[in-house]
Amino acid sequence: MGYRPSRFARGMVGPGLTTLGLVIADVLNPFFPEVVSGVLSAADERGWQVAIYSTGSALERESAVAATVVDHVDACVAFLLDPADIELIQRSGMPFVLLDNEHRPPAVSGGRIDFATGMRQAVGHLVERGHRRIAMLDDRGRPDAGDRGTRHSLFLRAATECGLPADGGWVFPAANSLDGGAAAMDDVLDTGFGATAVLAYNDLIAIGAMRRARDRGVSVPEDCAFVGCDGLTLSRLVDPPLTTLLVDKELLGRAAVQQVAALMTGAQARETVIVPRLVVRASS
Amino acid sequence: MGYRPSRFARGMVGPGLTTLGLVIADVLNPFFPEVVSGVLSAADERGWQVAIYSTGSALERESAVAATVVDHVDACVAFLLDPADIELIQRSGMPFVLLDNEHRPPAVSGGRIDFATGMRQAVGHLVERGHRRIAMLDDRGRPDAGDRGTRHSLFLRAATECGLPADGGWVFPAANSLDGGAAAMDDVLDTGFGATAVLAYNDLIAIGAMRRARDRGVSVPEDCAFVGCDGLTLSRLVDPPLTTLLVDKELLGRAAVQQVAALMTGAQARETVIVPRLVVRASS
DNA sequence: TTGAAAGCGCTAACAC
DNA sequence: GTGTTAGCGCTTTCAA
Repeated sequence: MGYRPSRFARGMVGPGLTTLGLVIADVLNPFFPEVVSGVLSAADERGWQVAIYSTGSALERESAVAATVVDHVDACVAFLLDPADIELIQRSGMPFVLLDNEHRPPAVSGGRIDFATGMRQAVGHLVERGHRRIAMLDDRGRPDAGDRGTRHSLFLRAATECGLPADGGWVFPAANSLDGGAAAMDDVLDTGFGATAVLAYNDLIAIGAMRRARDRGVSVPEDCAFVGCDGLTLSRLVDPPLTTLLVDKELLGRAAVQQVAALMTGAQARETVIVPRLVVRASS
Repeated sequence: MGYRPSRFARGMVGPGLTTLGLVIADVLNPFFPEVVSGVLSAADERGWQVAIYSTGSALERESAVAATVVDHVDACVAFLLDPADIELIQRSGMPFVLLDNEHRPPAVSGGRIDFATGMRQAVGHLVERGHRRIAMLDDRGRPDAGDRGTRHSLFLRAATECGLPADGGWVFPAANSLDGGAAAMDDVLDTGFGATAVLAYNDLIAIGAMRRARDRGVSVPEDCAFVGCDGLTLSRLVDPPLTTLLVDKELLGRAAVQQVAALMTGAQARETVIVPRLVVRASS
């Protein structure tokens, strides 16, 4: 007769379903679907439901999401920028794993990508190929630009370690998208920076930049080499195939769920580290 | 003191949060993130939570998901293949919108992509370019291969309408992935079918096939042209850029949520139709 | 076998 | 302002 038992009344008496909140920046950035895939399968193995929230990397949107998440899920895996949001969720007391954030408080579990190692590989590779002037296309959406541990600062450190006179002038801000990468490439070319190589915050920005460079008559990799930073499936398919730091994003998601499960059994906050691997392709 | 109010007890007394279940085949197929994006934003506008489920297009997995969904969400938007699963959800009485399924019972709301029109455009385009022998790479995972209304049968009809002697022999099954497209392209080449053009079930298969063709020395589009079928962002980025039927997948998702909302107010089952648009690029 | 009742954890209303 | 209680809709237990 169209009658449906109430989920709530039911959950009240039985053990009730665990809902894991997964907060990502943008499902259209191919980085996230891979993480989502890992989270979905690991959650499914435990019989958990996954609720997805997207912040668009917009700070006020992120706060709204954090506030919602706090009273609608039982545990949380999140990409979050604002320390206030991180604290809000942590203080809610639910199991919480923060991903890819360099400012993680020690009391919060985390999943980190070891870009320190990654950047050394990437910059080292470019220097080996003879590049002495490398532009870094940073994500301008991050409020912590240049802080210790960010790709921005790790790039500068790696470059310095290789003996390059790198400074803030080598870093160009880019919106986190193909178009953002393209616009930033315009900046690199128009300001006469004279880059023979471009290293981007992620593959999306790198691909956008590489295409724009080609459109403007720069030949890749002869005139300018390109290196990305997350190893999207996509990076293998573009022309030329992109050199990138391959990150096991699915594992990042799986490990986060695993950590949530550990927190539920009363384990201490821990950190999982994913080490990227440099994959050299035709773009460099 | 680490105390957390129970979601269930809370939902029991207050109005409680609406959770929309979104069932997709595979978050790693870039088709779905675009749909998810539309669903997320439309759901968010209504203050709904979205729980994601992935079937992997595996029939037994799909049944498990359908069974779960039925008692853990309040409404459902789904890509589903098995009629039994469709009926299960429909009979649960929750608002339900079925996407991209040619066998939708009339009592179920739906979101359909008008591939009849799309196929005519795509095949017409190839015929105009002088192609007389076109291989169709179908998704072999669909249990309804060749049924009325599928891309398979719409392809054959469109080809026939253009005066080509098309029959089942023109259709090659492919797994729904880049590798699947590559393997199917091997079939097309190895069986000596003699295609001068390949039209695929979707862009993923088309891109996989196109790359394999190139790797085997076929030049694109001179020796063989390629056309995809869903207009992924990716299709613009590959080399050569892929001719495809551009489908507004975000709109498909948004419209589905809108229909769910309508069903909640007691509206009749309806169908939304998305009309694809042929985008001609260098692959043909 | 069938039916009544207790109680899950919260909120809101009401009485003190 | 502070404290008490009814009741949300189920499931499970226990009684008839």
